[in-house]
Amino acid sequence: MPADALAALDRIGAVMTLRRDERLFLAGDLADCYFKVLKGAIRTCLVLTDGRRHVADFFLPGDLIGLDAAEAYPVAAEAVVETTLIRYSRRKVDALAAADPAIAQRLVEIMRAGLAAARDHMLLLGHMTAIERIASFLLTLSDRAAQERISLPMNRTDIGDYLGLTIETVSRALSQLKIDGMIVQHNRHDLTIVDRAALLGLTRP
Amino acid sequence: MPADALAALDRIGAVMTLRRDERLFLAGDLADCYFKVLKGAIRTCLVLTDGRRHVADFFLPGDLIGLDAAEAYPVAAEAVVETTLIRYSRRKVDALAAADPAIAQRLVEIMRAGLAAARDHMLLLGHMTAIERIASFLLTLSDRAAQERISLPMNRTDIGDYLGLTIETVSRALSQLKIDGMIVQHNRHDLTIVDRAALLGLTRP
DNA sequence: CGCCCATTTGAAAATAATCAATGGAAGTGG
DNA sequence: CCACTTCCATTGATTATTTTCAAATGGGCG
Repeated sequence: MPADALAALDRIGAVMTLRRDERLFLAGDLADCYFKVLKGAIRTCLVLTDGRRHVADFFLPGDLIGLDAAEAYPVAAEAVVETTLIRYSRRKVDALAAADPAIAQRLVEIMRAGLAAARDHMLLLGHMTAIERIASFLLTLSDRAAQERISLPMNRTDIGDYLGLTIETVSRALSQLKIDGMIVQHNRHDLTIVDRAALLGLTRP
Repeated sequence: MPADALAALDRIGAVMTLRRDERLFLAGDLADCYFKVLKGAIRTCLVLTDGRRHVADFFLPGDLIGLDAAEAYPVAAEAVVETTLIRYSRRKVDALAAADPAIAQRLVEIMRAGLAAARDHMLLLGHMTAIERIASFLLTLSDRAAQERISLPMNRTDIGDYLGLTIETVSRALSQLKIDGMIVQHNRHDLTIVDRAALLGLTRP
């Protein structure tokens, strides 16, 4: 990651805070802002006609929200825990990007990374078993945090709706990983990976 | 869709043809070209360590291939049937985009559309049953073709690997839709939607 | 201390995968 | 032109995984 070309944006951004479960925007809202997570976590989700909920993505510190929106946000965004963000006017960002190719280039790079992440997630959802999905999810979080100890700010329902599993299956898979000695659970929201190689062995690609 | 800003690109492109199952590029190849499908169909896919294959996407006439690539193509691309494409030098495209904001803007729009399609597909893979996936897939193809008669250039294996199902399940779901009078099958690769409303009723969002 | 809610665990049911066999169309060669 | 072969698709029976339904556990907070 380059010593970020987007740092210039911060001067036009406003810091804001959301409480747990507070909503950032709804699906269909006019998409006139981008957001960057500073602290906490955001989930984007969609409620289906049958009442079930799909979690499209989690956004952790450093992540940009809203780059996929055309006119309107396609999904709702909510705080998983108390979260602080920077809000950028999309109009101003677009103006800066038009004036500075380095910024435009960086935004395209971030979109490409988003496409890559989406591809990986489609592979997970289409071809992995429950335990493989959980293993892959934990490894991704660990890589992001760059440590073996992981914080899971979201609850089991969020994880299930993200991985295409029920909360019971999520719970059972985590229990199995504990039994197999691959992870140690400290409490509901904290665990550490003790056998990364075994966990990696569960993932397919 | 705008009367396409990308038309300017065609002057720097070269037309090429691929036979059925011929390879356009491999995962890991240096990504120095973009491609546009003119006729036929391309699939991008990934072979997993356990030998299973994930089909990431299908590209039909009008679609651009390679926008998600950073340095290297992340997936392989192969012709589903005999296919003609235009190949663009990525270096030249990038130069044109740098010189003409309309082109750059259009490329960003296409990437956004890709992110939207990826989101829809993740919803399908994460939260839909077999018959719902097939119904959704057929409706998407029908919308693209802008008619009720659909051509399925790909075989059942391709469809299964794309929708996260086995070929048997794909076949059974199609049979069920036939029995329920929602589709009529002309042959292996051609069918028409006769009850679009019912098919739509099967999809969740 | 006791309640509440998220999580975990258990048993039954449902969905899709796997294993196995049949059917049928396209292409080949006599 | 027709029989043969091959490949792909369909259908059937069984198995496996995950969901659903149900109950119990346990930690945090008033």
